[in-house]
Formats: sequence, C-alpha cells, structure tokens
Amino acid sequence: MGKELRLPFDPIEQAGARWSDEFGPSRAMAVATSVMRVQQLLLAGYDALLKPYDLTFARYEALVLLSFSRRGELPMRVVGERLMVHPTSATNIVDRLVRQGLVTRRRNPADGRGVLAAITDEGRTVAADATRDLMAAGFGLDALDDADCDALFALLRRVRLAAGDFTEAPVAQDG
Amino acid sequence: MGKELRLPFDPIEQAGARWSDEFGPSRAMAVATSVMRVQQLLLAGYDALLKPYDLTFARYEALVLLSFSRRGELPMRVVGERLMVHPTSATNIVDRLVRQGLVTRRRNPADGRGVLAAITDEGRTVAADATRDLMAAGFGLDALDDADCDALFALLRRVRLAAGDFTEAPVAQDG
DNA sequence: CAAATTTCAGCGCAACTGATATCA
DNA sequence: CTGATATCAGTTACGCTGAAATTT
Repeated sequence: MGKELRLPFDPIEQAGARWSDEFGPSRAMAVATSVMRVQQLLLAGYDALLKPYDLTFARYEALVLLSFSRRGELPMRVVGERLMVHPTSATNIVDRLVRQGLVTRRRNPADGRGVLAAITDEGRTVAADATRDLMAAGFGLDALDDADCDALFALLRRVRLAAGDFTEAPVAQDG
Repeated sequence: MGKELRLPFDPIEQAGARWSDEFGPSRAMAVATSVMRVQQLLLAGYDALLKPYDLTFARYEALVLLSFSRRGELPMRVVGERLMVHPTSATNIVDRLVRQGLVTRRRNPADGRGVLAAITDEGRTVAADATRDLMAAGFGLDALDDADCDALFALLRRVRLAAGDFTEAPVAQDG
C-alpha cells in the first residue's frame, strides 16, 4: 500500500536539489523517482478499489486479458507473455482465479503440452464490474485531461521502446 | 525482473484498442498500463546495475538518503517517511545495509525511543560508485532529452499531487 | 497513564531456481 | 531424443498487520 504522508513539500524535488549539489544535475533521477512513486500510488489505489472483488491488480489484469481474447481463453504461455510475468507467476495468478471460480483450466486440444486458461461467466461479470469502478475513478488520473494523457503516453512509450519493451512497429509513418 | 520479450507490436496500444471496443475510450487506462510497465523496466535495469554492489534499488535509495543528510544519519522514522515505506520496511532495509557494513545503528541521544541510522565510509563509497554507474546509464532514460524529462516530471508531479503525495508547495525555481 | 518509536513474528504475494511430467 | 509447456517444491524478498518493548 502507498502511504499517505502528505509532506508539506515535494520530497522528490527536494531530493533532486540535494542530488544536484552532490552529483551534478540529473533530471533523469527526478523522473525515475517520480515514475517509481506514481506507480506506487496508482497501484495502491487500484488494489484498494479491487479489494471488494478479492482481486489484486495482477489478477485483474489477467482477467481482463482473458476477457479480451477472442474465445475467452488463452494458453498459459501466452498469459505469462502478455502479462510479462514469470511462467510460474502466471500459474500462480491463474491458480487464484480458478479457486475464485473466475477462470477454468483445460488441456489445449491443439497442443497436448499446453493448458488453456478460460474466463468463466462470473469472471466476465467481475471483470466488467471492476472495470466500471476503475473507470469511474479515472484510473487515478483525473488530474490529467485527454491531451495530457496523450503526451504522457507518448513520453512513456519512447522510454519503453528504448528499453526494448517492443520493437518499432509500423505505426503512423509520418512521424 | 523485467522480461525481455520484444514483441513485434506495442502490447499496450493493442490492449487499448480492444479496451475501447469493450468499455469505451479510456486514454487513462493506456497511461496507467504504461506507468506500470515503465516502472517495471526501469527497476529491472536499476537492479541489474546495482547487483554488483549487492544493492536493490530500495537499499540504494536509503543509502543515498543517508549520504544526503547533513550528518550522515537520520532517525528511522525519518528514513521511513522519506522513502515512503512502511516503518517495518525501513527496519528491514536498514537491517540489510547494516549487515553489509554500509550503515550502523545507534540510539538517538536526543530521544531514547528512537534509533539513528548512520552511513559508514564504505557506505558512502558504495553509494558514490553505484550512482556513477546509474548516471552513466542515464537512469534508463536516454531516450528523453532535458525538455522531455521536464515535461514528464511535470505531468507525473500533477498525478502525485492529485493522489495526495504531498501538499501544494512553492515550486523551487532554481534550487 | 497515553502516545511515540522501533522491532519482532507471522501472513500474503510475487519472483526465481530446479526438478518433473507430458507431449510435439 | 530434443525441445517446449506447465506445474510443483523450495527459497528469497518485501510489504503489511498486530503485538511487544522502550521511552517521552
């Protein structure tokens, strides 16, 4: 959980100032710290919102992933890939969802080695309800309007691309 | 650890498209996912860089915090506040640093209830070396120039402020 | 006594390693 | 056989809650 401290100053700016004195200017350090902190704050908010559904954000993401899939089911391997988690973590997450009755497992008829995780009707209901709540909360980003969101997304996208999150895609070629 | 998948497309953009079909447009959702992913990527990079020093990013932050403090020592309570972690987490983090010989503990002479965490000479050396490496790596943000960093910081700052990370303060103009 | 500071024990969640069973 | 898929067992790390010890 993110703590609610409400310091009477911005701790990241203050640390940045001392940082500059010691190591020289580094905007990047302030940005890095900000990303860490915002992630922490957003995640704490999401987990709080999802608690009534007995979901963590990780399990919610898995549920949404399955609800988006064409037939409502995906191989475990794909689940791990898309969620970008370790295969054993994917097993663990799906385990929980199965115990909650939101997902079922079955052998992949197309590949006997694999297992398909399939969302249940209740899973779809829970995913829709939880999503409604998250959207009502504006994903904790009400402070930003559409243009801000677009700008933020674009900046973060460049960081992801540089970090090798995905390969340059044939998006708009005019840019 | 962040996985290196390098999908031939941007999974967040793709998910955003399906999201819009299902729940309606939500730029916020794409931004939220991006923040989560960038944090994961940056943290994985930092942890990899810090591994030779047997530091996690959390322990590194604590070390830098102490090295910035005026007398190289701070009450545990303040450590927890500044790092924005639970008091028991502060204890845990400092425990590790003490075991590594980078920090020492002593009772607070000004308040017998409290404990001071003090950075050692070796701690200062390690902090400086690790910082050099992180700065050489541009904190994983080489894709952004100074103006981009400023823009990103400003956007994230608004999210933090709205989430109650700190109370509105007079923005420092030049340190 | 009440309140603050810190630590400890215990629980939960998530990631990793290594081993195993199954199947292409 | 090899390689891929998935799970299980065990370890590590970290955050939280609740309780305890100490001191103000």
